[in-house]
Amino acid sequence: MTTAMKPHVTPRAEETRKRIYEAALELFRENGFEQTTMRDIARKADVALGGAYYYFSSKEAIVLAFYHEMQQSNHDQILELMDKSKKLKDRLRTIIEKRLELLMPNRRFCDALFRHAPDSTDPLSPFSEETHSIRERAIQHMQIAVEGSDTRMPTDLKRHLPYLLWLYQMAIILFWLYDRSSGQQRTQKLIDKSLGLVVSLIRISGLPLMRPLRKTVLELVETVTP
Amino acid sequence: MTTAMKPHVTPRAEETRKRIYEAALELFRENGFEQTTMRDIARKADVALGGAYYYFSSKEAIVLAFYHEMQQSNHDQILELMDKSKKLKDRLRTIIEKRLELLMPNRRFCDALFRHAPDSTDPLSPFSEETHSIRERAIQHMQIAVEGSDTRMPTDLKRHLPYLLWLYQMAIILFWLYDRSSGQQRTQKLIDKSLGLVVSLIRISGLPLMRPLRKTVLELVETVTP
DNA sequence: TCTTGTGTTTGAACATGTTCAAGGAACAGT
DNA sequence: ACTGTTCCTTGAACATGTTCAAACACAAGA
Repeated sequence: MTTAMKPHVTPRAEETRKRIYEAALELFRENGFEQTTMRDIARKADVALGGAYYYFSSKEAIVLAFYHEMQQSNHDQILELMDKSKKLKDRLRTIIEKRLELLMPNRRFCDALFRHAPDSTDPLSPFSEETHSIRERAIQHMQIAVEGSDTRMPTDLKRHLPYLLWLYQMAIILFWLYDRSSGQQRTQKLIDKSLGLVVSLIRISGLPLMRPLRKTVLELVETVTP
Repeated sequence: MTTAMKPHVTPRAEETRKRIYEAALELFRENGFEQTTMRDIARKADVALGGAYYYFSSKEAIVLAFYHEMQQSNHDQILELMDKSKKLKDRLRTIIEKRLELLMPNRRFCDALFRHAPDSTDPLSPFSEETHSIRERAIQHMQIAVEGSDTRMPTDLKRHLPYLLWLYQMAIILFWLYDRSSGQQRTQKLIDKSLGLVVSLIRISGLPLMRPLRKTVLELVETVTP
């Protein structure tokens, strides 16, 4: 007897799952998250309504799967691109633009990711348990960007920087979601201008004059970080 | 014939509206927004299901009404309290703590306010059309806090400060919603520490040395502000 | 081939936000 | 008192996310 309870997923099932997943994403992209019904998805994927729920515990779970997949496909790409430049600004820009590039075709529905309650039980909250691994990896990217850069900075700041930069990235994504300007030019401007500012601040923070202020900020960060 | 179409609201109707409103808030407070059904509300208010929709176009509209009412009741109180001190820090603390105090009993459901799509059509988004007047008034409070304070600051910053402080306040509220610590002590710490920092930054920004940085930040703010 | 168990699929049923056509109540003008 | 208008109330009906018991498919063992 096998003590392990392997889920025994048949190839056929995997195919069905994929059919549902892709039908869903296509519909989400076309009509947005809200406008797409589970019945639409099931019909397009050629399964009964209940079928969709066999593979995805909820409508949101499909978005979560996309979120995971995106982070996965992003990872190797990021590692590669990090070799292009040692400048922190370039590295941050790469990470942020790569992320937006992946989100771009899905702009219609990835707002669903931000639409959720400040509730640890809500699977789609960017701070929830379910998105933990995604979040950790995104922070890890920032860590890599920082570690490998030639920008000098105080060690006490360095420790918190990956998390802070992740927050910075999240803020940009949030702005991008709200951005109604054509081609999201305003987001582009925001990135251009804020990147310089962020890097400047990191540089300046090393000045002896800035030490007290830096300490205060970091103390604040520590009370706020879980 | 009366050319004007006055809405002709009977007193009885106003009473029914209030009954629904209060039943809803009570249930929201007790069970949260999601857990409360419109049928629950209607039953508690002793009207038919459709009745609730005669007065409130949606479940969320009830929360919006609360939001409006809160801002209203807040206004005079704030104006009064602004006379207590001329120090910017005191004034900001007053506004923020008063706001949290009003939200506190409704913590279970005011997360609904933040749970909404970055979509100008979404009535509950803090940036939407429907919440415009609320937002404007909140920003106005910050303006009053700034104008009447004895803290000196550059005029170019002063112009944007109310909006920036409003964002600051929103960030604190968001943190508070996420804050699972008992009695939301972490939020209290955040306020204590960040207030000092904010005021310090405003002061420092006036130093000649800071001029370029300040200009950069304000330029950024202007591209980001609609 | 028949049986059995496991993995997959189905569609009816349910809960809940929302809409709406119909009915009732109050009141003004006749 | 009758009539019409306007405001208010009702509950059935609908759309859609979700659940679930039953049916089905298929492979392994008899």
